Amino acid sequence: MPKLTMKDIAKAVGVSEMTVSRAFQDSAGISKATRIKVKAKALELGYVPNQIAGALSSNKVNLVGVVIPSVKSYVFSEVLDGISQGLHQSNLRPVFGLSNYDLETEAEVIRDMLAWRPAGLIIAGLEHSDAARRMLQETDTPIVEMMDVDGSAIDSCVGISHYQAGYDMAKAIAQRGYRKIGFLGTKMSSDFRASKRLKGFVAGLETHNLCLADQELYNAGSSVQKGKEFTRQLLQRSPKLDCIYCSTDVLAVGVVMHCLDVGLKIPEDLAVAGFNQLDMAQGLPVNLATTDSLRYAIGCKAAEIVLQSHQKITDKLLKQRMVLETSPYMGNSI
Amino acid sequence: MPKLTMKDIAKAVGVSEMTVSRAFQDSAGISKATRIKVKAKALELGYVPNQIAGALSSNKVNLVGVVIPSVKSYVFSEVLDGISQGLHQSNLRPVFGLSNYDLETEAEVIRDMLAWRPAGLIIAGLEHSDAARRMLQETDTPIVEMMDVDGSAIDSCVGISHYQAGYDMAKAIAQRGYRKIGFLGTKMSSDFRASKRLKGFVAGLETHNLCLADQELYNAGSSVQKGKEFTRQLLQRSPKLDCIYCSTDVLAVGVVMHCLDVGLKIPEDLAVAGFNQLDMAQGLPVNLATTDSLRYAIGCKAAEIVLQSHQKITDKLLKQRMVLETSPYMGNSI
DNA sequence: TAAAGTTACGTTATCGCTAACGAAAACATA
DNA sequence: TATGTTTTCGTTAGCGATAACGTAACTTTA
Repeated sequence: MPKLTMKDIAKAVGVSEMTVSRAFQDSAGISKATRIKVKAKALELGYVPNQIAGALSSNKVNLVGVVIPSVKSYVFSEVLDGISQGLHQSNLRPVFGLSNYDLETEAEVIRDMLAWRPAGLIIAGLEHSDAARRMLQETDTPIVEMMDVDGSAIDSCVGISHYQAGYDMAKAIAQRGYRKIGFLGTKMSSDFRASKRLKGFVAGLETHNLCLADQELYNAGSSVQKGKEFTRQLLQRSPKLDCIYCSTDVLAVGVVMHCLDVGLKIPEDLAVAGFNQLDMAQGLPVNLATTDSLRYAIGCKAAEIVLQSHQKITDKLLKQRMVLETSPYMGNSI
Repeated sequence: MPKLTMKDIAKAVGVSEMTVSRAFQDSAGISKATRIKVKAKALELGYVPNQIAGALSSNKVNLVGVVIPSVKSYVFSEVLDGISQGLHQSNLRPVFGLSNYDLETEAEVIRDMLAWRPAGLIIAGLEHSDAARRMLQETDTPIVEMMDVDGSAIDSCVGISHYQAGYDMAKAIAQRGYRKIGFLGTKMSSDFRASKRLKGFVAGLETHNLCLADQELYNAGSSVQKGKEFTRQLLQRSPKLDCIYCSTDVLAVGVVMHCLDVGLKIPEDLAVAGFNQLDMAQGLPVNLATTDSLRYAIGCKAAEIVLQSHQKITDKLLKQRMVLETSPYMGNSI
């Protein structure tokens, strides 16, 4: 297959390469007639402009790097969706990379992405390896750290305070009169946001002179099954718990399932709260208490910030800090 | 920030640009000593090679385009995970684009991706617009159509037969003695695989002289909530149904939730079957009958195929057709 | 209708890197 | 020591597009 280039189209139409270029860029300085002629011929021959050459020449890349820990989690897929939607109107395209909750991997992925000189880079979280941080500081592509705002951002950032989310939920739970409160979570060492929620939760309990009665921290993926399994263990060890706060709704659904199995009434026998406000938790026999993590909105906003800094190349210092507000939703599981 | 180029590094180390290039490519023809010297200096100055220029020059791009309908669905995120894992060892990076179950959008995304001359293109499904099909046929980048094998592939393809999956489930259900069987699904017009399953399901019923007693087809996203809602409608209309087959586990979980609400026993009062074998359906009070859609495996295989054709540029005709086997898992919800 | 302005297009020179080739240096062999 | 062989590195020439500038053609205005 002889790869077509602009020269081929130019020759076929009888114009210069520059004119073909102008036709495709929808830029000014070309008559409507020739633009149509060029595009028609290109379509006929099946020509697709080579972005690589274009990007090198114009120093403009229409890719936006997105680095997230995982895509299996029901959380990040919605963030991706938000980013994708936010970028949809523009001509920017997302490139995704997974860090697997590992900062070394994250640094590699960031390096790989920066090598493409993307129009922007969106990263989950504020915690990065030194190497990654250095790269991010030295580049001049706009960086957006998203999901979290508890810490200092390299450039722009958009998200919610996970510490505050934990804190608020603790207060809400304490106010309802629960006293023997447990926590169920996974990967607390590598999931910085979950760990901030727990920290905030403990702090919130303290304001009511309470402390965590027990906690079950395991180290594998979140799943309903695991949630169920570890709820059993937690309750076996601490049968008097009257409330369990989970690091994510997925686990909270597991708690609910355990209760269904053994005939515990929610919230009379055991109250449950989760985090994220996931779709999958809607439709349960109980209406799960949770906090909306605003995943979709955060994705949209992150995309918007990239778009903005992509348009105004002039004033480079539009470093934004956007804190989205969220608060506990109590449902009837508490 | 003065963007660094190879020339800068070359000058700083006192070698030619070509040597710097060799140092970064890990290619032969350079001494270990100079390679180290170059890399050290690059690290010190914070130089990141420009992939765009490299790609243009070498005509090699380390990007793999991935086009899927949606990322919110619990299905495709695992496919992405598989692709990401399958690519992880290589230096190839996935670029994702969403078609939103719309063939026009898909064509646009495909065009955009081909413009980057990727090392491969992985697309969900065998159905494409004429424009898309033409582009895919004329390009010489390896194409992998995944998820589905019921139809003819442009290049390689890997997936399961959804028609067969529906057919097999129908037979399994009929053999258990169910006679008033309903179907619950969404977006049947744009989700070609779901519609193939339904077609196969009906065909399977016919071999037992059965037909669909009723069906509820709505047109929005799949969610447990919706599943619950439309189960109610379906049962209100056809109270005598003894079994419901759903286009996805998500809806099937909704059926289960409805049964919990109104006190229907599964499978005595109503049997339920889904599709996909999603994690979120594990841990329910009943063990859901379903068919594993092998999402992760398909993603891995698709990545592998791309990798293979990326390595051997010589024999171009390694068009593969890979049909993965799956069969109904009956759990105890049937 | 000539001067001035506007529009449409072509020419030239990169963008940053790498394939291909060739020369010099290092090493081995006779 | 003279002659191959291998290793290491530099030179040259693009890859396919676009920015910047220049020029011819076409409009407008007085």
